Amino acid sequence: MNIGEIARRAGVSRSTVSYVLSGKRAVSEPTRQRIQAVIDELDYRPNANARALKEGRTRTLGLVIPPASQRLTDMQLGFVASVVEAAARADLDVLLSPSGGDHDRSFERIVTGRRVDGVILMEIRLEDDRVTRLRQSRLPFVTIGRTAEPTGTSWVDVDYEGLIARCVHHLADLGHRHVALVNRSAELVAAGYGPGHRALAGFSHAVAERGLTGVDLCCGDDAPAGEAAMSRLLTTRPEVTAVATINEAALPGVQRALAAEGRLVPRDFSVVGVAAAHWAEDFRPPLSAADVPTLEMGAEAVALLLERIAAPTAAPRHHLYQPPISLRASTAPPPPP
Amino acid sequence: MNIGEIARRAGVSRSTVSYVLSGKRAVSEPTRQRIQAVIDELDYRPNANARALKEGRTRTLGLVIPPASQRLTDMQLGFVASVVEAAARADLDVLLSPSGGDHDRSFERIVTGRRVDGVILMEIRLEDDRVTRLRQSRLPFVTIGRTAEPTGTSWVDVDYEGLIARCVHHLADLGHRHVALVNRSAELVAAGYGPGHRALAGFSHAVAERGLTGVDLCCGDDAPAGEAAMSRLLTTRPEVTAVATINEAALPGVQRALAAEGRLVPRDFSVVGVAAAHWAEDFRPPLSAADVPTLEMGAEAVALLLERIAAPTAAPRHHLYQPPISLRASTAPPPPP
DNA sequence: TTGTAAGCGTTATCAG
DNA sequence: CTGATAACGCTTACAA
Repeated sequence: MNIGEIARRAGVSRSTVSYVLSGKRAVSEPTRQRIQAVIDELDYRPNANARALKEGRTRTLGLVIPPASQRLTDMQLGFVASVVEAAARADLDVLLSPSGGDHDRSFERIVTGRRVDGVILMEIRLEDDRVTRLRQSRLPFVTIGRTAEPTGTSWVDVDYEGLIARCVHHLADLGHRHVALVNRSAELVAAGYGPGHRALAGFSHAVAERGLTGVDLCCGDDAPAGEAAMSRLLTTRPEVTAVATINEAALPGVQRALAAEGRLVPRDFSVVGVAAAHWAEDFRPPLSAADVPTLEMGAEAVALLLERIAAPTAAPRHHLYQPPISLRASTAPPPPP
Repeated sequence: MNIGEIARRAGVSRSTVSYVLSGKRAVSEPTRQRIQAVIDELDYRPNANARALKEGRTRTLGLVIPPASQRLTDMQLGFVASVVEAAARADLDVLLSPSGGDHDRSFERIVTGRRVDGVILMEIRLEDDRVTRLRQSRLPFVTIGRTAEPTGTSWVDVDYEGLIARCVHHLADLGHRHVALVNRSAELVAAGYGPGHRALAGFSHAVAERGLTGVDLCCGDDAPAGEAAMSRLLTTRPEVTAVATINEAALPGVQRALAAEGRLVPRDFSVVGVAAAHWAEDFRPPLSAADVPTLEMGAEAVALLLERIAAPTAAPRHHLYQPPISLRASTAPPPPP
């Protein structure tokens, strides 16, 4: 079923059919109706590839996600969902590419196959090969997260550095003197994962600024890792009275370790961090935390990408999110010594 | 950058370039090398759309996911990840379509836009418009989950009916006489969501077969809903000593409600069900449960789809998974009355 | 108001 | 062993 067939059945030329489809040229009402009737009858829709070939644009966005081998976190999933949703609202399709390493066939297909008008990249490292690759291609792209030197690219990111600093200040204000940072996994941090590094930087600065003692630890992205890390912390550093964290998936484990040691939150121990709302609300008591606005960020990433596609030479823009810390019930002054 | 440019620079015809790319025709070693050098230098890769147009196939699979508005469950996410991964292994790209209702533009684009060689559908209802729609198109498709009458389509699914029945039998064997089913949300069940209905059927049959009393309840897919449902159950039906569930996301809430009522698992109360391994392992004590093999199922869905694409007229196949119930530590005989 | 025809970047057939 | 050339299905000047 192609446009020629419709034209034949309606007794018109292909261009006329094309014009009733696009509305880019006036078509007399009778012919328009006749053609439309045929289209409806055969449920015809133009071949998207042929159209893309002719128009030079695909109406498709590429979304590069971390490989599935490591389970996606809730936050990553939130980004995927919101990007797809925002794209759908703009009548754009999304082509998914799971890719980690740099010799990635799927990623290369996306970049050089001209199947997409632009790309959104997630899980950005401070030094990121994929960003380098995309920069040297002419393909518009936007990153969720940012490299160490993001100038010249469009991005959205969460201000982990500022947020964690604010958490530490909040704890210091309450009187805590010994605080800890529960970071993401050691592998991630070693690989130069931005949020891990920036959270640590914010933590270190704030701790120094307030004259606290701070200990930072890496922790896998799941409850068992959180439990292990936390119980180790509680036994090796009993003086610590509060933690800040960016590792939401570890929270259930953190909770269990605290419970196992008989430390009541917030009476004996305070917890604060950045985490998706449902993790925070599932904590007992509800966790004071900055909620990462994944929905908004995904939509904004799409918007920025559409800008870049429309005006590739315009100055890139970015959006650094610093969501407020929702005070719930997990922080209090430290217990008397 | 196109094939003509490569041909020009290498001083050969476009067809020769095409043939060194595809290897479908012998090319003399010197010219091959010359052409390859130009290709490498310019990092040329053929335009996937043009190729798709010419070849009549897109090397792309469509994956229809539930709309992002409702957060995807871990299981759904597992399917998405495994499908994308399996497709990537076969050098196929995946086009995502978030679609719920039937007037869905994104879904229609996938079905009629000829941008994909086949489609994988998730979250199948017993009566599913999308399946109906795909059946009447000529597009090969595979469903993860199945309709009430799946004959004639290829699918993979989990045998919720059999699995929940086995759970009930297990509880009956231990001596439980009053058991409950914690199902998925009322909306989902009302919408004809297959697993909800099949789990209920399996539950009802097994309960009847063993002469037990059974109560079934719907429960939203999150911890707060689980907590609410469970504490209601414990107060209104104090005689119930065990639950079976297919609602993994409710488990943390179930746990909390049990703890709040002072019911110790498994001494006072048994819990069993079907849930992803990490949910089961996060339960305290670890939950006896059948683990849904999402990774395997996603890969199998892709394999079945490739079969259908290769041989559209061959008999459709399916694969009903009945993973074993991993006995962990959450079931025991009921407490003495 | 409509039709003709060129061309988007490929691949494959047919000659040479 | 290689080169023209005709499709694939569409859009869009340019003609009429």
